[in-house]
Amino acid sequence: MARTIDDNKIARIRQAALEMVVNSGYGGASISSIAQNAGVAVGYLYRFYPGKSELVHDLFYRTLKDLADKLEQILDDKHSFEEVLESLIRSIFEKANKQPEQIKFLYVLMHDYSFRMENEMRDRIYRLCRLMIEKGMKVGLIGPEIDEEQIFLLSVAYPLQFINMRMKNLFYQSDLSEKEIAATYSICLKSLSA
Amino acid sequence: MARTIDDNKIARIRQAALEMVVNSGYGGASISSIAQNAGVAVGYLYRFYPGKSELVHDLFYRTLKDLADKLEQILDDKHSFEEVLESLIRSIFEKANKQPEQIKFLYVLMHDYSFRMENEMRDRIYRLCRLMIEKGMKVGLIGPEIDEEQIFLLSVAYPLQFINMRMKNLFYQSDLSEKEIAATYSICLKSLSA
Amino acid sequence: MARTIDDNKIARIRQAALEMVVNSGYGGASISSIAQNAGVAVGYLYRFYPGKSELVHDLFYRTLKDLADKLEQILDDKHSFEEVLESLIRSIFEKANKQPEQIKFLYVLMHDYSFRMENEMRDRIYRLCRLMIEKGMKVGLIGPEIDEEQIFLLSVAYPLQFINMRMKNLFYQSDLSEKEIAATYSICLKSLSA
Amino acid sequence: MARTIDDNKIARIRQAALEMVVNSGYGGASISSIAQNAGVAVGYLYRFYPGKSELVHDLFYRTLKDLADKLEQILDDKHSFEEVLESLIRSIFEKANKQPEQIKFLYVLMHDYSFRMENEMRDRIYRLCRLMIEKGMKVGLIGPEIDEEQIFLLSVAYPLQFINMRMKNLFYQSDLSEKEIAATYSICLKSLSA
DNA sequence: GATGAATGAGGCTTCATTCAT
DNA sequence: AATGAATGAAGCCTCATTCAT
Repeated sequence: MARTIDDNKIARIRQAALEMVVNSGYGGASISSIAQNAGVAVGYLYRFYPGKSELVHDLFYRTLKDLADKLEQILDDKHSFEEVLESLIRSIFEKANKQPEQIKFLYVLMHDYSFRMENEMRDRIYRLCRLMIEKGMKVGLIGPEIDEEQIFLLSVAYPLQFINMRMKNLFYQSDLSEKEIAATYSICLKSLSA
Repeated sequence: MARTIDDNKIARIRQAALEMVVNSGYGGASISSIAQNAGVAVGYLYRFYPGKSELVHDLFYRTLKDLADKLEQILDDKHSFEEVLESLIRSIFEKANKQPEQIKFLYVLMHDYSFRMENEMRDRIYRLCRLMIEKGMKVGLIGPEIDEEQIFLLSVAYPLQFINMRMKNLFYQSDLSEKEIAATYSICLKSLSA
Repeated sequence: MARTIDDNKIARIRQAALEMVVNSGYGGASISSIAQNAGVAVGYLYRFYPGKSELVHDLFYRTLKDLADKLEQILDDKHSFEEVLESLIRSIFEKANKQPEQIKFLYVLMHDYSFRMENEMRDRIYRLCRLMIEKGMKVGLIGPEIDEEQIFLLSVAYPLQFINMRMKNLFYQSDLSEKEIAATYSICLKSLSA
Repeated sequence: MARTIDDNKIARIRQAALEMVVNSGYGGASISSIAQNAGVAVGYLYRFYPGKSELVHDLFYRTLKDLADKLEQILDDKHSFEEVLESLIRSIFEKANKQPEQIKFLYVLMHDYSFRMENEMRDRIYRLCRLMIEKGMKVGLIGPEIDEEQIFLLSVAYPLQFINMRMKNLFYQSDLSEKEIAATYSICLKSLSA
């Protein structure tokens, strides 16, 4: 009888929040600017989230979950360690080209001391890194000193760093094409090798 | 004499600002809390900086300059590429152990889309990376595909990532001792190698 | 049939509003919480009242009218002044035991400078007090200096005060039984006596 | 060196808050209206109180304390029960003539279910009522059935009721002069008498 | 008739900045 | 020179009210 809820609107709120946090930081992303960019009233946002903090934390969680889901799927689908690594890096680059805000957002919040990932998510990612290590060890592509931390840093954090450095146009380049995927993969593989 | 007192105060302001930004984020670092922690009056702070933004940007600049100075000095002092790389990584780890706030501060702001380094600084760092590459190429320790970007990412950003991951205690470890320096150096070297 | 359902709903709205105002104050009684407690939609409420203020004012009016009706009925039924006074006090106590919200509501709004009773109601209550005085004077139970104001204060406001002080448990007691009715009646009678 | 704090301003804030609460209720007394009436900036208010609630509770406490102090002083100064009762009632009337807002404020909040007096204050007032009873009992002016509650209701709450009824001009009168003091005293004394 | 999604004015509070002392 | 009292814009959030369905 009443208007039905507009799924579009909540999606727009999330997208606007993502963009504002990336461009202005958490503090600079005001609720009113998010609402304005999303084209909704300020109050509407509070039907879905009890506050700004919860909104951004939820976005952080969703973005991390997307990443973990992707990695899990890759580990399921791909058989060789090299395929897994290449697919992971490729999927991160592809997302960076298709949805750059999501990658920027992940990058920004992962490096913020106020946003820690929840234990459950951390453990999940830890386990997925463990699986990668096992895959790599079996075929001797990974040195015995590599642990979960380093897998994460090199196969996830390093590509993110690279991509964002390009997006920030730090050193005069901004391409994110096959050439960059190959270079990143090569560096990552070398760094992990025995 | 009056000069000395002032130098002290402004140094205290900078230290307090650094700590507040690291511990509470840019938004949470209020001018009044910075002044209080520094033991100066709010108004005093405004004699040196036109506003909060300029204060933090100046700190960011100074921290980057410290890093660049260090790298420059290492490039002057050390002759082999391996020595340079090892010294750089070691100096970052040492600073992390002695002045963790500075390392955290650098880490946090380097990854913030609202804080970009000035062109002059960027060019200086670019040139220093260029010098490292040349040193490495000459002795064949660096592959031909490695550019300034990757040098920066692997010899500076990667150690920072590693250190802060430990400081955040992401994967249940927090040590930053010789063992970690060696492992970081090893990974970095492998990733750059031809 | 439709009429019956509506009567039910509007009655539930009124009851919910009463309770919310008593328990959370006028400001804390939000329209949506009233609607929720009444089990109706927010919009439904606006079919009967143009706004929150009108709803609460109407409740205030109705509660006062109940009191006036009761007093009028007592004046009709009872012959002696003492009977009238006793019955009035007793009926207030009984309502406090059966429907404490109504008594609390009356108490709260009667003492609020933003809620004044309408002139018509004021005049009606004034006339009823006049009748009580006349009844009391005739048998010499009321002193010549007693006017309508004092009758109202002592036979209505004082019992309300007493009851609510007990309900607030101000001085460690909360009983509202025969003993309290008798004591209140006694005090009231003494205070009015010649 | 900096401006010295302006005691006048905080007094004006308190007075403005008192008036706003009386005239518009707690909810209607907005911080901005209080600040405006006091002639200070909104933020200035927060130098003295952490929030609106604390401001109003403090005013409530101060007003109750004034009353208790006055009663205590009267009990010290005056010897006979009659003198005490008369002085108390007179002092309430005098305050009503000189500072009507304070009396209205006390009246409004004493009857609000959200504002309860603190235990310490309650106990103090309880003890003072106890002292009055003892004074009255000794000379047989108070009936044996009178307890602290009734003393409070009749010697404090009743005069407040009377005064505020006049101030609201409920029954067409608004005088608060000697005649009214005498009538109130007479009624109060009769109601307590053995 | 009924619903509840959607709005936005307005409330509380914070804090960067100014300036009288 | 140095202080910190004072300001008020701007942020977060609530909720009375409207209106599409």
